Amino acid sequence: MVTVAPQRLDALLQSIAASAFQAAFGSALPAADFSVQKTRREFPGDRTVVCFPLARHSKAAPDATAEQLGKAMTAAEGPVVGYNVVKGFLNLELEKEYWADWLAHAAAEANYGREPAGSAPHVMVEYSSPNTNKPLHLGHLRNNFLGHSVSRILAARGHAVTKVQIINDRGIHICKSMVAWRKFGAGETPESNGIKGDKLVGKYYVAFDQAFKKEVAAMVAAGTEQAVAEKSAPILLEAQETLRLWEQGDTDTVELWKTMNSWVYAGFRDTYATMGVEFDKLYFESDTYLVGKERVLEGVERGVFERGEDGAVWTDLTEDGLDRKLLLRADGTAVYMTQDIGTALLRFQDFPDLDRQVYTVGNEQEYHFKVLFLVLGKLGFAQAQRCHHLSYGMVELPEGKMKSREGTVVDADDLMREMFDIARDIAEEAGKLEGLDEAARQGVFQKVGLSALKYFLLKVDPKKNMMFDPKASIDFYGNTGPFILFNYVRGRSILRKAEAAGTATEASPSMALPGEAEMALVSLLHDLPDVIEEAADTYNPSLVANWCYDLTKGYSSYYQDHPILGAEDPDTRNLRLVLTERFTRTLHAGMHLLGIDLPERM
RNA sequence: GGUCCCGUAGCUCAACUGGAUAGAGCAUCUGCCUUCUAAGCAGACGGUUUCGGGUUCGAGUCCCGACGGGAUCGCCA
Repeated sequence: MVTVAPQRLDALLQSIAASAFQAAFGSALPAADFSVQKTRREFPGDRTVVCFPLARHSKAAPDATAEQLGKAMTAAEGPVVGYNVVKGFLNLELEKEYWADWLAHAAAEANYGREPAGSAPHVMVEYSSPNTNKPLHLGHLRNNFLGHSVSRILAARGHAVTKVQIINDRGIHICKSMVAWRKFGAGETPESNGIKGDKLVGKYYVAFDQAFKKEVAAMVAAGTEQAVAEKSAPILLEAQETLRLWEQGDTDTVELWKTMNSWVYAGFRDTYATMGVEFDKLYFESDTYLVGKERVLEGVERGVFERGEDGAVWTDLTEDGLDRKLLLRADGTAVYMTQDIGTALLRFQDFPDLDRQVYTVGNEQEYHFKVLFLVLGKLGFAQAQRCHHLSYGMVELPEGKMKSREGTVVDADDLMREMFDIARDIAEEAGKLEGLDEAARQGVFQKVGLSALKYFLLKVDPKKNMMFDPKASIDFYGNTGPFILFNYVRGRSILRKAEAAGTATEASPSMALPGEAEMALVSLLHDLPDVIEEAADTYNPSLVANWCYDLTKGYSSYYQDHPILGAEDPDTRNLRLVLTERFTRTLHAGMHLLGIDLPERM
């Protein structure tokens, strides 16, 4: 058996190709010039070198170039044992022992696919970042799952990762809920009536809006102009007064603000727990906006920002192809940008080794983040140019955007519960969970239901808008999370049976060599490190999701017509068990990167 | 109007730095459970990759233009 080289296969083949090319044509090319890709199914071989670009240097036709290169590579030291040429494509055949050895050893490593922890710089990933006036909805689910998954993907690439969110706990929106609760709440609390805290506060935010509209309508009926009424309705003035009182630190106002925010946090905590996402540190806007004001004023003193005649502070980004942008109002109060500057600086202060920040925020804020990164650069932060806005598209309904006014907002808690219920219905119908107690069954329903939701939201390229049809709901069959779980469970079931029977699931020296059917799977398993690298470089979990599906599809197909435990001879059984072991473990690693937990049964 | 993103099968989505005959799922139709979990497998059907040019050995992918959809250009967040 050959020993698997420490370098990845494609790099190995590139270097073999480079020296073979020099031997054959006397021309030295960098190894990177040799394009190595997987050989398509319909041709014999494992890897293909595309020879068209080489023809210039070989001064021979692509076919002739491929022919000579193939001959030289086969003759060279290494795993290449044969080749064929099809229209300028050089298909290389690798010795089966190479793959058997890879399967037995490299793929067996506990950290297969991952870089050592701490081998890459410290990155902060922000996600979720809700307002405290409304419960979490479907859009937040996409945001949370994306951010959480990207943190895990970066960690797999060796980055130290700190997961954070910024909670928008300050401003006119929460004051509106406070005013409405005082007027209409009659002392209602989450404890007094059993409503989740975030739902309760959301209810008063809606109540405010209704009362506001009623007042405006009455004023218009009495002869006031619509625009005037919308700015002077008494309940709105009351909310604005509440905000002023809050900024002055008025005791009663601050107390109520604290109370109502604490209800919301408690509600959010429940939702995050159900979703299976977590954070290392929370930032609150009420703590960071003042920092932003200070730093903006410092920037004025250092001459990187300008103060207008009215006292407002601006930054001029016309040289960067953008506009002039307000950083502080004339009255000295903060705008959105001010607090984001404060938050960013506070984070660099909290974690001095931070290499960059990744912000998981919808694509409607692309302009905002362009400005933010430029401003951070102006303030002297070199990390600013490595910061990244993980921008994602909207989740749309068949009739368009979600609109709270039309009651089309898909609530996160409701949707997750619905997923669990469907998982329960299907499982009970199939009757496969007999013998498990209710708690264990519930655990399975949650894993299956969440897998459906997470996979659905993560398999789509983040930058694209995506469609969610509540009527069609989320599927549990086909290209779905439950399909992946199902095959994992089948594999695990076989491995448990083998272990119970005392049959080895690790490679024996006489393990059969992988044939064509096995190679399809081996090749997919081999892709994992490249997939993780690409996903990390592009902050794109959908690449991992699609790989998980392809791998699973491959196993499912293999499973169908290759008996594992009932294989025709012990060495073949050994190979199939090792393959099953690698499938389950590698898939587990991939699904972990998506934040999806796998059950043992379903 | 300026800038950015998207446009692939009836529907929802794939396609690594430009590579061979563009792939899955859903839907429709046909087979396959006394055999390791049928939430499965195999097959059929389905495409001028919105349109028109260009670059090159080769374009869904890159460039230019049109068309369609979305976002943004607030002292809102």
